Amino acid sequence: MAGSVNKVILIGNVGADPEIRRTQDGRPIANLRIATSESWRDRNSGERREKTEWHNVVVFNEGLCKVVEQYVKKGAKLYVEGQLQTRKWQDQNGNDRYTTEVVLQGFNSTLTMLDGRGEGGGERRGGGDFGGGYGGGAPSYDDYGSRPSGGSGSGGASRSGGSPMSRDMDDDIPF
Amino acid sequence: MAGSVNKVILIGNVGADPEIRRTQDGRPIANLRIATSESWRDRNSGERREKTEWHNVVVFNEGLCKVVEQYVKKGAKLYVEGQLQTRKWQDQNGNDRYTTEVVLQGFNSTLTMLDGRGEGGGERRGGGDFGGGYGGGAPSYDDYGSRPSGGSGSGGASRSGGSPMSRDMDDDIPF
Amino acid sequence: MAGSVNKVILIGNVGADPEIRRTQDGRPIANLRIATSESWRDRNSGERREKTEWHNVVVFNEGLCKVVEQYVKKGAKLYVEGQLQTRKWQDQNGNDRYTTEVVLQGFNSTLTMLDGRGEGGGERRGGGDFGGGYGGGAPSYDDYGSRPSGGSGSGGASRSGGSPMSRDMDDDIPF
Amino acid sequence: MAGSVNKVILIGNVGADPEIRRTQDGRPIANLRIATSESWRDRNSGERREKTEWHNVVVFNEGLCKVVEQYVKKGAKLYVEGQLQTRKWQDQNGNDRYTTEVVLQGFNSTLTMLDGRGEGGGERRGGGDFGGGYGGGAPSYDDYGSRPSGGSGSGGASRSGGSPMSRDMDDDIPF
DNA sequence: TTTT
DNA sequence: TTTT
Repeated sequence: MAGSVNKVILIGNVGADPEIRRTQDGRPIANLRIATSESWRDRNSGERREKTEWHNVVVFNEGLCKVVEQYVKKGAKLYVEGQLQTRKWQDQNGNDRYTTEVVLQGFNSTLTMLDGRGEGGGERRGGGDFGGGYGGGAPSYDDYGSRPSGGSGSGGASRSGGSPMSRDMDDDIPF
Repeated sequence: MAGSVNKVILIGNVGADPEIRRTQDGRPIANLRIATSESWRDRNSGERREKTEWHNVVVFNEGLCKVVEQYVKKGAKLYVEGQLQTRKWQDQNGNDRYTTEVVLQGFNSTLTMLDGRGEGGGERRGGGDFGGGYGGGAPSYDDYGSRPSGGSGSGGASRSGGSPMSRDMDDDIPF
Repeated sequence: MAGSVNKVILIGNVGADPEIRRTQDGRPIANLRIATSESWRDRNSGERREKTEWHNVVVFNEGLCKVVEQYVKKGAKLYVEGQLQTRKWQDQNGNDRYTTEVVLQGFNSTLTMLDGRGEGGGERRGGGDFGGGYGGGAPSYDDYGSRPSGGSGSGGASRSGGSPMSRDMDDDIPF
Repeated sequence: MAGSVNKVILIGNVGADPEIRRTQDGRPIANLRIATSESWRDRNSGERREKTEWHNVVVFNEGLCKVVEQYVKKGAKLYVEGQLQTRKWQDQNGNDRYTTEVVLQGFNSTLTMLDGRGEGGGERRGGGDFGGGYGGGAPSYDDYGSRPSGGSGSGGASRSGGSPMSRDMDDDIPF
């Protein structure tokens, strides 16, 4: 359909250490449970009330899976941006069942750590802002967001899935 | 900074046919003026009032520039997703001036046509959902969103900037 | 939980005329099915592929329900902004089942018509931008977005759930 | 314009203690400077590079201003959701100048504290999720998000700007 | 099952 | 001017 948008934005806490599985051909898939919650004061009783919502988040993006594997632990506060997806499955009685998940896959998915916990230090210390944009054969995570060497086509797939760059950092663009 | 998000989402109409310029090394840059507007009924007078806001949108993403060039005309209704960026410049008197723009560049930028106007038909009929995710040396627009041939690394830069794909289309992933 | 965000943004088409039900105390509830879809070119076959995702959208907000009732028809293109919510229910065998919906309720929900179809004409012709922000005892839809008469507290519930107003329309605010 | 959206979402750190001013009729206005930043590894040099973007955020919403006044300090990490707005002013030479700001006003604005710093303790300890939805004559912040006593119209301005409430907390709604 |  |  032309002109369609399917976007979920969550900020919440991870309920348990993530599970990482692998497909038969080796691609990682991370599953996260993220809690969001809101509270308000009840007008009648005057009591504070709170409701927590749990979200199933599935990370297909290979670069983001690495981040999840290395840095995301139970309790971590995350920003995630993905898509809603409902998949159909059969329970043991053969009845159709549906599960709706927040899927991080492809160019418009993001996962960002919002606290310092669960970060392993090392090269990519800082948790940071891990954007998606590449899949199976994409550049390794270390290449993520690096810039092309100059000319428009010179970098091969460079800047594929690259980090948004600032205009004034692009000193070869005259305005 | 770890844990940072800078996102702008606009749905509005294009005020004039876009200008497309090129950098010295040939990369396209599209400039759009997009109007958003809101209306409400004035409590006192009971009159309907309306206020229009104009936004400067700059498209660095090469694939999205092609879309702009071919399909976006004055009056088109667009969904754009980009980042806020303020750049500094000097006016003729040498005074510092600042201009804030919505920049579409990099993996997390999107431009989607929400009406049929301005679309040229042809191969990519339908306007469609044009996501970013690639830059200078990225795959051509025609490759956008295509899938890798199979193995995780076999496709080179394949799926770079690729379209989010559905879980159940990935038939080689067993759940 | 402090610091939590739960937001869904969809642009898609309504699959069928909405159902409007009423609670025992008269509050309306609208149910919508919205389709989003994305397409891409398969790298292997070169074929264009498309996947459609269907979303259950539930509108509790009274003002938005009126809009749905009057203007939203099968096929309409909508922008909706709401929250993810999963509710538990029992099937006929007494087994727990879960359904995830996009809920429009409360201040941060929005429903905007993106095409002209399904609009009934009349006073509020234009489809327009219908924001939430009020619930049970809120001002009627006709009051939506109207401005207070002046002093900060003078308007009672005025501006509750009001439309965002422009700074320069607030002529009594000196900068 | 029918069908318009103007939304900015930022997660970043506050650069300085906020300034709170008041209009002549007593309404508060808070000004914040928020930094967002992104980093990437330069493909050529291999160096890590970073760019920070500074945003002017203006809070008109009275409830959110109270939150800013009490809890937001230099260095705090915030989630803000507002609108882009450009206002025109004259410099000392009488030349037109334009400043673009992120405005939090009206029902669709949000400010949420994402860390514990700068919180003053007390009743509303926790920073929390402070939604907008009310303006000049809105209920006091303490009423924010409280629920109506029952019948649809019984609460006066109750639930104006109220918190989104969960379906299953609404026990008088039969599904 | 998180968090405040 | 923040943050990592």
